[in-house]
Amino acid sequence: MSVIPLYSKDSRHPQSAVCAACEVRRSALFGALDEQGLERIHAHIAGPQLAADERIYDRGDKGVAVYTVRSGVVRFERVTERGDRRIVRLAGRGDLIGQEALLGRPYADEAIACTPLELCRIPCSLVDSLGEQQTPLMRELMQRWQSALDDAETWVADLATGPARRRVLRLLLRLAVHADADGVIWLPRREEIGAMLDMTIETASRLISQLRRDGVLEILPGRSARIDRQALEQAARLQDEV
Amino acid sequence: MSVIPLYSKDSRHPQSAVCAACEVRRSALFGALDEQGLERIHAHIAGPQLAADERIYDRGDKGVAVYTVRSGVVRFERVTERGDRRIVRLAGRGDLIGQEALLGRPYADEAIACTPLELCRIPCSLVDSLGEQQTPLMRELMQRWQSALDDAETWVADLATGPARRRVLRLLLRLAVHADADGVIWLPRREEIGAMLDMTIETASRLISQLRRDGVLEILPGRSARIDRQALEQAARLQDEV
DNA sequence: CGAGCCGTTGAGGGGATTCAAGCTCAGTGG
DNA sequence: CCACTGAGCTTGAATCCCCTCAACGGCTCG
Repeated sequence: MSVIPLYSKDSRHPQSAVCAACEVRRSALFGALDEQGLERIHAHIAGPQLAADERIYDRGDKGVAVYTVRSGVVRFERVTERGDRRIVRLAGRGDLIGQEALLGRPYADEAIACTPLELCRIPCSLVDSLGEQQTPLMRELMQRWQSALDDAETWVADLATGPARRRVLRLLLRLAVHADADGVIWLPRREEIGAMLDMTIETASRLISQLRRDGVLEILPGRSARIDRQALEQAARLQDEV
Repeated sequence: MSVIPLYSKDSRHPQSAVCAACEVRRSALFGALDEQGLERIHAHIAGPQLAADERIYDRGDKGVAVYTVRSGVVRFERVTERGDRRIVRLAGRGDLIGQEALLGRPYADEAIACTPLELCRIPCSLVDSLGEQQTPLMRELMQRWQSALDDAETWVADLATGPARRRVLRLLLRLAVHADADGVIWLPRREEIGAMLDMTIETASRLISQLRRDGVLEILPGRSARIDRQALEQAARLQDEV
């Protein structure tokens, strides 16, 4: 890999010295910028340091900045429907966190320092102005990337957490989103349910049968089923209580 | 939301008729394009239909196209270290799949049709030419989005699969990546391990203690530990056999 | 009609949770 | 100085949930 001097070293602004000394600069977000671009940037980047367990942002906060992790470990947390915390991902040195802010979206997770932390805080406006030439197509693409990421994290919090019955109910809720007009959903094979929810086909079968007996589900030919949405939602709510 | 006629209806190319009739066009990737852009596109987009269980692409395949799901459900699979399949995410109508191809990366997962499927196949070259104005910064951003997505999916396959001991070992392997020069890692609180791996603090404690007794781990003050990387890797390998 | 796949159900065992007690250690105040 | 306290960790015992192993029924297909 060719190594190009990415950051101007004799700049006037004090932050530029920090950037020049930054050990993650080769993998940093702005590694691709030229000298002129960097000049404009230094003035606006802050390098906050956090202690372990300090929050960087909360889920739902209006996103106004993205961060690069210069050292330490960050965890992303969500609160499950049942009310308990679930850590869905970690980020470490060189990782970018809070990208959703660039799309004008609120932060998708709580971000919390696991260890003492050194960050680079980059205001969204900075990236916006640098990326003014971004086409609608590029923007649309990034939206989709973020949606996929959000889906994957929701998967961890919803479908990989709690007892088997709860996971099955949450899977059905999710499949119900793609239901057709008659409330008919695609019902996976038992083996596929197992691969989604990390359980055996026997357990999947038992739980589906149980839900069928409870009237939540009516199994139709051709790997499909009609669901009683009300009963399903109630069963899920009941599962999450206590 | 304002609804603009996005697709030209009197175009000469037959695909344009399909695009004009496409029910997901409002949420489609190219929804943002103007009429002229669409004219150039139609000729190159295919609308393949797949039966349930057909593969769209394999993990590791060279990515040459992205796809929009027009109808049906797609599952993303990975094979765990232990050798079994794990479904890490689903995609449905309107979702874009295989974005990593746009970055010149191989596909990150196996993508398989769950139901009969209608897709739009969009060659990468098409997006590249439309997005020629993409800056290095934008490209870098998309790289990071994909990395985060990949992390989240790996989390499902690695840390949310299998018995507790296996999950703890895989977590330690992952933390070992961020180890300092002395092989010292950040060791989470038992409660944090629980939130990452979906287990109780007692189970986490028992397993960490067991690994300490086995010499895999030496617990140091200040939420850190020195790991015997060889022993750790062997323990993980052993866990994945049989 | 037998073979094979998929789903269902039962019995038994094992792994994780629950409940409970005791431990270390840092911080506090008498 | 040392008892007191509370947070975090460890360990034990009992329970329960899920896995394993097994048998069986319905269905498609050669």
